[in-house]
Amino acid sequence: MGRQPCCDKSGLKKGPWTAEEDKKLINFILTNGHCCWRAIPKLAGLLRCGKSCRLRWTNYLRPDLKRGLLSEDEEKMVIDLHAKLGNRWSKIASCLPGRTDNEIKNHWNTHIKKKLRKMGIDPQTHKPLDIVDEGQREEERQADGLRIGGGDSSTKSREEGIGMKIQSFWIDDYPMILPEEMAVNTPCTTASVSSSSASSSSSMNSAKLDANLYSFLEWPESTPSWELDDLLSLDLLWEDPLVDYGGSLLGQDAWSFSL
DNA sequence: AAACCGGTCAACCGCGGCCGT
DNA sequence: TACGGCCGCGGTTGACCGGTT
Repeated sequence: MGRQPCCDKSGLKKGPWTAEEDKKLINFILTNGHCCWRAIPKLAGLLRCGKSCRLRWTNYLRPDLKRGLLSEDEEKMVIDLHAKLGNRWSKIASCLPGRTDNEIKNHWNTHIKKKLRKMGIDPQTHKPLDIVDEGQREEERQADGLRIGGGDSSTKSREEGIGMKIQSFWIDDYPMILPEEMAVNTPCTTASVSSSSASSSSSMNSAKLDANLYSFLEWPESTPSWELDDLLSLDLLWEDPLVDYGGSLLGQDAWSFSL
Protein backbone atom coordinates (compact mmCIF):
# COMPACT_ATOMS: atom_id res chain seq x y z
CA MET A 1 0.00 0.00 0.00
CA GLY A 2 2.66 2.67 -0.21
CA ARG A 3 2.87 5.30 2.36
CA GLN A 4 1.25 8.59 1.66
CA PRO A 5 3.39 11.66 1.84
CA CYS A 6 3.03 13.63 5.03
CA CYS A 7 1.52 16.44 3.06
CA ASP A 8 0.94 17.72 -0.41
CA LYS A 9 4.39 18.91 -1.28
CA SER A 10 3.39 20.83 -4.35
CA GLY A 11 3.70 24.53 -3.79
CA LEU A 12 5.35 24.07 -0.44
CA LYS A 13 8.56 25.82 0.41
CA LYS A 14 11.65 23.86 1.42
CA GLY A 15 15.06 24.77 2.67
CA PRO A 16 16.16 27.34 5.20
CA TRP A 17 13.53 29.26 7.09
CA THR A 18 13.26 32.99 6.70
CA ALA A 19 12.83 35.42 9.57
CA GLU A 20 9.34 36.12 8.37
CA GLU A 21 8.42 32.44 8.52
CA ASP A 22 9.93 32.12 11.96
CA LYS A 23 7.93 35.08 13.11
CA LYS A 24 4.71 33.62 11.81
CA LEU A 25 5.34 30.24 13.39
CA ILE A 26 6.35 31.62 16.77
CA ASN A 27 3.51 34.06 16.79
CA PHE A 28 1.01 31.34 16.00
CA ILE A 29 2.29 28.80 18.50
CA LEU A 30 2.64 31.28 21.31
CA THR A 31 -0.90 32.37 20.68
CA ASN A 32 -2.56 29.07 19.96
CA GLY A 33 -0.19 26.35 21.03
CA HIS A 34 0.55 23.48 18.70
CA CYS A 35 -2.54 21.33 18.64
CA CYS A 36 -2.06 19.72 15.28
CA TRP A 37 1.12 20.17 13.30
CA ARG A 38 -0.55 19.31 10.07
CA ALA A 39 -2.96 22.20 10.44
CA ILE A 40 -0.46 24.76 11.65
CA PRO A 41 1.06 25.81 8.32
CA LYS A 42 -2.31 26.71 6.91
CA LEU A 43 -3.50 28.44 10.05
CA ALA A 44 -0.24 30.32 10.47
CA GLY A 45 -0.07 31.31 6.84
CA LEU A 46 3.03 29.30 6.06
CA LEU A 47 3.87 27.49 2.85
CA ARG A 48 5.50 24.66 4.75
CA CYS A 49 4.44 21.18 5.67
CA GLY A 50 3.52 20.47 9.25
CA LYS A 51 6.54 18.33 9.70
CA SER A 52 8.85 21.14 8.75
CA CYS A 53 7.07 23.44 11.20
CA ARG A 54 7.37 20.93 14.01
CA LEU A 55 11.06 20.45 13.31
CA ARG A 56 11.71 24.16 13.14
CA TRP A 57 9.92 24.72 16.41
CA THR A 58 11.36 21.81 18.37
CA ASN A 59 14.90 22.19 17.10
CA TYR A 60 15.27 25.90 16.88
CA LEU A 61 12.47 28.17 17.97
CA ARG A 62 11.35 26.66 21.26
CA PRO A 63 11.96 29.26 23.98
CA ASP A 64 13.41 26.76 26.41
CA LEU A 65 16.24 25.71 24.17
CA LYS A 66 19.80 26.20 25.25
CA ARG A 67 22.11 27.44 22.59
CA GLY A 68 25.76 26.81 22.00
CA LEU A 69 27.97 23.81 22.48
CA LEU A 70 27.22 21.18 25.03
CA SER A 71 29.00 21.70 28.30
CA GLU A 72 31.48 19.13 29.51
CA ASP A 73 28.94 17.76 31.95
CA GLU A 74 26.30 17.53 29.29
CA GLU A 75 28.77 15.76 27.04
CA LYS A 76 29.52 13.26 29.74
CA MET A 77 25.84 12.64 30.20
CA VAL A 78 25.38 12.11 26.50
CA ILE A 79 28.19 9.57 26.38
CA ASP A 80 26.86 7.85 29.41
CA LEU A 81 23.31 7.73 28.16
CA HIS A 82 24.45 6.60 24.74
CA ALA A 83 26.22 3.68 26.33
CA LYS A 84 22.97 2.73 27.92
CA LEU A 85 20.43 3.69 25.27
CA GLY A 86 22.31 3.58 22.01
CA ASN A 87 21.26 5.93 19.22
CA ARG A 88 18.00 6.86 20.86
CA TRP A 89 18.69 10.52 20.57
CA SER A 90 15.30 11.68 21.67
CA LYS A 91 15.55 9.65 24.86
CA ILE A 92 18.99 11.06 25.48
CA ALA A 93 17.76 14.56 24.75
CA SER A 94 14.93 14.15 27.21
CA CYS A 95 17.52 13.82 29.96
CA LEU A 96 19.19 17.07 28.95
CA PRO A 97 16.77 19.95 29.41
CA GLY A 98 17.00 22.51 26.66
CA ARG A 99 18.76 20.21 24.24
CA THR A 100 17.23 18.64 21.17
CA ASP A 101 17.76 15.20 19.74
CA ASN A 102 19.06 16.76 16.55
CA GLU A 103 21.55 18.87 18.41
CA ILE A 104 22.81 15.93 20.43
CA LYS A 105 22.97 13.70 17.40
CA ASN A 106 25.00 16.27 15.50
CA HIS A 107 27.28 16.84 18.45
CA TRP A 108 27.78 13.13 18.81
CA ASN A 109 28.68 12.65 15.18
CA THR A 110 30.96 15.64 14.90
CA HIS A 111 32.63 15.85 18.28
CA ILE A 112 32.09 13.01 20.69
CA LYS A 113 32.74 10.20 18.23
CA LYS A 114 36.14 11.60 17.46
CA LYS A 115 36.90 12.24 21.07
CA LEU A 116 36.07 8.68 22.04
CA ARG A 117 38.10 7.23 19.19
CA LYS A 118 40.99 9.36 20.21
CA MET A 119 40.60 7.91 23.67
CA GLY A 120 40.65 4.44 22.18
CA ILE A 121 36.99 3.78 22.79
CA ASP A 122 34.63 2.49 20.18
CA PRO A 123 31.81 5.05 20.04
CA GLN A 124 29.24 2.42 19.23
CA THR A 125 30.08 -0.24 21.77
CA HIS A 126 31.82 2.01 24.29
CA LYS A 127 34.44 -0.66 24.61
CA PRO A 128 38.15 -0.22 24.04
CA LEU A 129 39.20 -0.39 20.43
CA ASP A 130 41.37 -3.38 19.63
CA ILE A 131 42.57 -2.24 16.27
CA VAL A 132 45.40 -0.29 17.77
CA ASP A 133 48.45 -2.17 18.90
CA GLU A 134 48.10 -2.71 22.61
CA GLY A 135 51.63 -1.62 23.32
CA GLN A 136 51.25 1.49 21.32
CA ARG A 137 48.02 2.23 23.11
CA GLU A 138 49.73 1.81 26.42
CA GLU A 139 52.16 4.52 25.44
CA GLU A 140 49.30 6.73 24.42
CA ARG A 141 47.58 6.05 27.67
CA GLN A 142 50.61 7.10 29.62
CA ALA A 143 51.04 10.13 27.48
CA ASP A 144 47.44 11.16 27.70
CA GLY A 145 46.80 10.10 31.23
CA LEU A 146 43.94 7.92 30.09
CA ARG A 147 42.75 4.91 31.92
CA ILE A 148 41.35 2.69 29.24
CA GLY A 149 41.06 -1.06 29.69
CA GLY A 150 41.70 -2.91 32.89
CA GLY A 151 38.49 -4.88 32.73
CA ASP A 152 35.65 -3.69 30.68
CA SER A 153 34.73 -0.82 32.87
CA SER A 154 32.46 0.68 30.28
CA THR A 155 30.44 -2.50 30.20
CA LYS A 156 30.46 -2.72 33.92
CA SER A 157 29.36 0.83 34.26
CA ARG A 158 26.56 0.21 31.83
CA GLU A 159 25.13 -2.26 34.28
CA GLU A 160 25.20 0.12 37.16
CA GLY A 161 22.58 2.57 36.07
CA ILE A 162 22.96 6.09 34.91
CA GLY A 163 23.59 7.67 38.25
CA MET A 164 26.44 5.39 39.06
CA LYS A 165 27.89 5.39 35.64
CA ILE A 166 28.72 9.03 35.77
CA GLN A 167 31.49 7.92 38.04
CA SER A 168 32.89 5.65 35.39
CA PHE A 169 34.02 8.52 33.23
CA TRP A 170 37.62 9.25 33.09
CA ILE A 171 37.40 12.44 34.97
CA ASP A 172 41.00 13.18 34.11
CA ASP A 173 39.99 13.50 30.50
CA TYR A 174 37.58 16.27 31.14
CA PRO A 175 38.14 19.43 33.07
CA MET A 176 35.83 19.41 36.03
CA ILE A 177 32.97 21.82 35.91
CA LEU A 178 31.77 23.20 39.15
CA PRO A 179 28.08 23.69 39.78
CA GLU A 180 28.45 27.43 39.75
CA GLU A 181 30.11 27.16 36.36
CA MET A 182 27.19 25.18 35.09
CA ALA A 183 24.93 28.00 36.13
CA VAL A 184 26.42 30.28 33.53
CA ASN A 185 25.53 27.92 30.79
CA THR A 186 22.58 29.98 29.74
CA PRO A 187 21.83 30.74 26.14
CA CYS A 188 23.15 34.21 26.66
CA THR A 189 26.46 33.46 28.26
CA THR A 190 27.11 30.37 26.27
CA ALA A 191 26.77 32.32 23.12
CA SER A 192 28.93 35.14 24.29
CA VAL A 193 31.68 32.89 25.52
CA SER A 194 31.63 30.32 22.82
CA SER A 195 33.14 30.99 19.47
CA SER A 196 31.60 27.81 18.25
CA SER A 197 28.83 26.78 16.02
CA ALA A 198 26.19 29.15 17.17
CA SER A 199 28.18 32.21 16.44
CA SER A 200 30.44 30.98 13.72
CA SER A 201 27.63 29.76 11.61
CA SER A 202 25.32 32.63 12.22
CA SER A 203 25.80 33.84 8.74
CA MET A 204 24.96 30.51 7.21
CA ASN A 205 21.32 31.19 7.16
CA SER A 206 19.92 34.64 6.97
CA ALA A 207 16.98 33.48 8.96
CA LYS A 208 19.05 31.74 11.56
CA LEU A 209 18.43 33.12 14.96
CA ASP A 210 21.52 34.07 16.79
CA ALA A 211 22.33 32.35 20.02
CA ASN A 212 21.46 35.64 21.64
CA LEU A 213 17.91 35.24 20.51
CA TYR A 214 16.55 34.64 23.93
CA SER A 215 19.42 36.11 25.82
CA PHE A 216 17.22 38.77 27.28
CA LEU A 217 15.10 36.25 29.05
CA GLU A 218 15.90 35.00 32.48
CA TRP A 219 15.76 31.26 32.33
CA PRO A 220 14.56 29.18 35.18
CA GLU A 221 16.86 26.43 36.36
CA SER A 222 14.86 23.95 34.45
CA THR A 223 12.08 24.44 32.00
CA PRO A 224 10.87 21.01 31.11
CA SER A 225 7.61 22.26 29.75
CA TRP A 226 6.35 25.76 29.32
CA GLU A 227 2.73 26.48 29.50
CA LEU A 228 1.32 28.96 27.06
CA ASP A 229 0.60 31.34 29.91
CA ASP A 230 4.23 31.27 30.89
CA LEU A 231 5.22 32.25 27.43
CA LEU A 232 2.59 34.88 27.07
CA SER A 233 3.77 36.48 30.25
CA LEU A 234 7.00 37.23 28.47
CA ASP A 235 5.43 39.57 25.98
CA LEU A 236 6.99 42.64 27.52
CA LEU A 237 10.39 41.14 27.08
CA TRP A 238 9.65 40.18 23.53
CA GLU A 239 8.90 43.75 22.75
CA ASP A 240 11.85 45.30 24.50
CA PRO A 241 13.24 47.63 21.86
CA LEU A 242 16.45 48.21 23.74
CA VAL A 243 17.72 44.71 23.46
CA ASP A 244 20.26 44.13 20.77
CA TYR A 245 19.82 40.65 19.46
CA GLY A 246 22.84 40.78 17.27
CA GLY A 247 20.83 39.97 14.22
CA SER A 248 18.58 41.55 11.74
CA LEU A 249 15.40 40.31 13.24
CA LEU A 250 14.88 43.16 15.61
CA GLY A 251 15.23 45.68 12.94
CA GLN A 252 12.30 44.02 11.31
CA ASP A 253 10.22 44.12 14.44
CA ALA A 254 10.30 40.39 14.29
CA TRP A 255 9.61 40.02 17.97
CA SER A 256 7.00 42.64 18.41
CA PHE A 257 4.14 40.30 18.77
CA SER A 258 0.65 41.42 19.34
CA LEU A 259 -0.43 38.77 21.74
C1' DA B 1 43.65 35.27 -5.00
C1' DA B 2 41.48 31.23 -6.15
C1' DA B 3 40.51 26.45 -5.71
C1' DC B 4 40.00 22.74 -2.89
C1' DC B 5 38.74 20.16 1.17
C1' DG B 6 36.98 18.77 5.51
C1' DG B 7 33.95 20.09 9.35
C1' DT B 8 29.62 21.60 10.99
C1' DC B 9 24.79 21.73 11.52
C1' DA B 10 19.99 22.97 9.99
C1' DA B 11 16.73 20.76 7.46
C1' DC B 12 14.77 16.94 4.95
C1' DC B 13 13.28 12.07 4.23
C1' DG B 14 11.15 7.95 5.20
C1' DC B 15 9.98 4.54 8.50
C1' DG B 16 7.79 2.89 12.77
C1' DG B 17 4.60 3.31 16.38
C1' DC B 18 0.56 5.06 18.46
C1' DC B 19 -4.19 6.07 18.41
C1' DG B 20 -8.85 6.64 16.82
C1' DT B 21 -12.42 4.62 13.99
C1' DT C 1 -8.66 -6.88 13.85
C1' DA C 2 -7.67 -3.93 10.11
C1' DC C 3 -7.03 0.42 8.39
C1' DG C 4 -5.66 5.15 7.99
C1' DG C 5 -3.86 9.47 9.85
C1' DC C 6 -0.59 11.73 12.50
C1' DC C 7 3.54 12.38 15.14
C1' DG C 8 8.16 11.41 16.51
C1' DC C 9 12.50 9.40 15.62
C1' DG C 10 16.91 8.33 13.47
C1' DG C 11 19.57 8.57 9.34
C1' DT C 12 21.01 11.36 5.62
C1' DT C 13 21.74 15.39 2.81
C1' DG C 14 23.45 19.67 1.35
C1' DA C 15 24.73 24.46 2.07
C1' DC C 16 27.94 27.13 4.20
C1' DC C 17 32.26 28.22 6.54
C1' DG C 18 37.10 28.32 7.69
C1' DG C 19 41.50 26.46 6.90
C1' DT C 20 44.90 24.78 3.72
C1' DT C 21 47.24 24.36 -0.58
